[in-house]
Amino acid sequence: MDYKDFENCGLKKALDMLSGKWKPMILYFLFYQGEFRFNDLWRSIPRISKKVLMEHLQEMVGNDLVIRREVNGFPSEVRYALSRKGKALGPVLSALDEFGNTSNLN
Amino acid sequence: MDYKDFENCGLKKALDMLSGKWKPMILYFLFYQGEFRFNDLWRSIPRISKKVLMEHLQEMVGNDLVIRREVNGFPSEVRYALSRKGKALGPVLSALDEFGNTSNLN
DNA sequence: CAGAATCCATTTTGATACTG
DNA sequence: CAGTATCAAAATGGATTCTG
Repeated sequence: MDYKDFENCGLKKALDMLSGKWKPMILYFLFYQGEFRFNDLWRSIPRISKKVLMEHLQEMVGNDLVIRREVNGFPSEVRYALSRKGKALGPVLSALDEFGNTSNLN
Repeated sequence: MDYKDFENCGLKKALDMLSGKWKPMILYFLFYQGEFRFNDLWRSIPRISKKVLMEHLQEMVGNDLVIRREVNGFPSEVRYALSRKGKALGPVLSALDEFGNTSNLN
């Protein structure tokens, strides 16, 4: 693995898409819980600020990991769910979860 | 997934162990290239500062992901390699790499 | 060579109040 | 309800210098 690899490898691209304190948690949550409205999602994730949740969601929508679906009405309703691409990360996150759960036993 | 899960789940533990700009790259590198001396590793990873590489390695040694092996002599020689636990992350990182390489094609 | 110590710049996150 | 704006606080990373 040389210089070029570090800059252009898939791992870097993937990590860039996942950069953000809560992104993997959000993805994992959506993977298991399905579609969620913004505020419900916000309440489901302790400690996260609305601002950061919003930023993370927008970036993930931009990376095609998450789909934003707007339901017309008042009060406004917006739902977020994983895209096909986002769902592809499910197994990876699951593997990480498993790793974190069992690695202390080694 | 409720409050408790977010704070104590394996995913969070795993992410904590991987927190640090270059840690996944370092692990991936060691996974494929095997044992490395500190300075060789440093030269192999463009842009990283010695300080940060040192910090990351020490944290990963503390998390039993990496093994530090000291070879007596002068100039001093220290070699870093993945532990069994660290090697367990190889497939996960590989999956992320694959994801990053192909996700733009979807 | 491996590593520690400073100091500083930048990034990231969080709290809060506000809008249509 | 979803989303924005502002500002402060914290975490992280980088450059440089120094040592046994």
